Amino acid sequence: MAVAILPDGSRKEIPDGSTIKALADGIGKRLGQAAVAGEIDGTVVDLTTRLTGEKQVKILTDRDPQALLVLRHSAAHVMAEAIQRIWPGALLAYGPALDNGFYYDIALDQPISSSDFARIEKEMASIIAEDRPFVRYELPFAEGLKRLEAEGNRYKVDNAQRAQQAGSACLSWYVTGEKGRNWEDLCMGPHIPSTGRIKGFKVMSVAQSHWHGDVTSDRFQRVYGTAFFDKKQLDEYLHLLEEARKRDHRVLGPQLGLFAIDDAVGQGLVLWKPKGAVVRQELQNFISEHLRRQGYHQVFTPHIGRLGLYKTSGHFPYYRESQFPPLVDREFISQKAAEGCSCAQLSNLMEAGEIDGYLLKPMNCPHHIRIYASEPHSYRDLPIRLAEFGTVYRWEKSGELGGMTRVRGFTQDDAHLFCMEEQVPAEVLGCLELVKIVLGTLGMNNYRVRVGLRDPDSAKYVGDPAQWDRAEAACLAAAQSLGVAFTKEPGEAAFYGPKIDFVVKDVIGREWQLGTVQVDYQLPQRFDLSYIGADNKSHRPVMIHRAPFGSMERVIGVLIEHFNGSFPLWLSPVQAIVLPISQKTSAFAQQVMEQLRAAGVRVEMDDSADKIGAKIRSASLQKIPYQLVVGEKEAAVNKVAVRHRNADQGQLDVEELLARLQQEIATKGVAEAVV
RNA sequence: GCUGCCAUAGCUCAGUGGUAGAGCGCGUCCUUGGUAAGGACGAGGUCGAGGGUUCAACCCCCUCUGGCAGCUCCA
Repeated sequence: MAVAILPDGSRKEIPDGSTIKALADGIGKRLGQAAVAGEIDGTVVDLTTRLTGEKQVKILTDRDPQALLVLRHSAAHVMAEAIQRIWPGALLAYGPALDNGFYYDIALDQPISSSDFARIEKEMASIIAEDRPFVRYELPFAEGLKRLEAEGNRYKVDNAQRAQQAGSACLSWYVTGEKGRNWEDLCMGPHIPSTGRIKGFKVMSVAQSHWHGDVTSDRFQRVYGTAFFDKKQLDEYLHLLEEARKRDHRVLGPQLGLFAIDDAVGQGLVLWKPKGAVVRQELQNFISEHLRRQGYHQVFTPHIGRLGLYKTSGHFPYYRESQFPPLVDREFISQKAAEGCSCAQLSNLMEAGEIDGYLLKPMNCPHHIRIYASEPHSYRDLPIRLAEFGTVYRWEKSGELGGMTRVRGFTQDDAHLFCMEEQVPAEVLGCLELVKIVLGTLGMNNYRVRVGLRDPDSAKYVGDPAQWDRAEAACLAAAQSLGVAFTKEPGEAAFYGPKIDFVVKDVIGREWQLGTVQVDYQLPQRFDLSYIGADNKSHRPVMIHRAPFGSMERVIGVLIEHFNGSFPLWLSPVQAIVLPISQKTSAFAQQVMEQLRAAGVRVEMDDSADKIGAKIRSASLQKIPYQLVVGEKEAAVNKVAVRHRNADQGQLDVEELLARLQQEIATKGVAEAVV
């Protein structure tokens, strides 16, 4: 007899060699029907897997997230079969399940386009309608490899060899139906019992990918799809995508007049329009206030610096690929021209950085370092915390650019802390607390923290191992005391020191890397920074780089989506709008507006010829939090009828309203309703 | 950067080898209306840029620029 220990701890004896399906049927008819796959000692397996000995067993139904992955992997097979029906020459490579669907990498000369999706879906539907079972069979490596080689699909041969290296016992195939008659694919499984379990599916997109993710290697067409146990879940998913699309900052930002990206200005360069500038300015004021409280000093530095500065810092030429090309000194060019230097030679000199010229700054640290170095320092001065909303420029590859979250010019809420090594733990902690306050104020409490540590086996990290140990310990201790979940990520440290990244999840579940805190021993050394210690000797300070938001562009892009454009009052570009019922009350409306404006509220007035319903509609579409309706009834008693985020608040005195607005602004209340 | 798709009015998009259309927005006028769209009229387009094929190109071909998706990359 075999023994299955079920998740509730109960033991179930069944004949040795029974399948999981039989076990499920034995527990209950409905469980047997609902069963999709099994889990033995934590490994997901087919329902046809046979049980021996004593094992922890779980029956997976369509409610289990792991079962959804199985379904999607099976859907990938169905899609691959459909594609091969249409294009018999298509070579399959690899087709895994994903969190939100699946894909299959396919080598096919003819491009698959979105106009082909309907055809693919039609073939898939017919395969699903046949409700064919997934049947596994196995072959020993030698025999299996021989067969794959004969079939001439080197990707599958490669997959098989990798399976062998990974220690698999044999090779397995899955037939969708009857062996020898139906479609099959080399696959480790597991799969759902039959194709009919796929009730909702859709081919989503197609894109290019590369074999083993190597750009220089063979190219595949990666066809993405998604699948669900239930058509309704598919519809919900598609609806969610639609919602996400609607709150996309690239759509909402221009719609709300926050920013524009203009081809004439350049790819990845953001134009902040007046309303977007308000949001940014408010955020910067908010950070500045905390900087003052934490003993920072704000500085300003130029957008460019001499090339030599970045050679010292190591940014040039090491990172020249991701920098704008240098601005070459005019006289240097003339002199080289006089010497008979060709364009190609000049270009080579530029690549090598062997020119006199300037660089658009890719980072603020060298400038801040030169501020530090501009005067001698005593240990009594430390830590010195220099902060700047510093604009940097990076030559992101054109394919990487997108909206405000990936741009070529952006402003970091940057700061560099110069301290003694023993001050590192306290300073790192202070930085983390700042990030926590900043994110918490915006209601972004759903984040995780990654502590990037060095990979002890890698040579890319510079500096003294003992120093690394202390810095890593400080980062870990600080992360721990923060009281939020964090993960250690060996190999993710910067080459100059460990770092702590904040990855924020927005309201629709997408993750964004925002804030970062990095410990750096390297730059102080490169720039030969020093301070005079209590022992009257020269010592090397440690630097900490930190940016709670990372970049103003990215954080505001994320915030637009997080709030769906309905910013909390303190950030709203227009906080209130006065809506006169008719022009009879426009004088009173004007007076209300002026009164609020004089008190510092960002208020406007809709004096158009529209009726009140249309005025409310357009104010609502602009997501203006307070709509102040004034008609003859209000004018008579010197009040306004208040709508707050489309909820009627009744009539209020202007003074009462003002007090309420000021209170809400001062407390930086997060919008309670995301409309 | 690579691959695929895309580019028509301020926005969202129709459309045809014989030099263009809708809705929204915008302007003017009428209406002065009470909580998410009152009505009429009107203006607005080198059909992304450059080249080619053609009697004729917004449409077909090539190049470029830009956008989207993905791959790869992100100090």
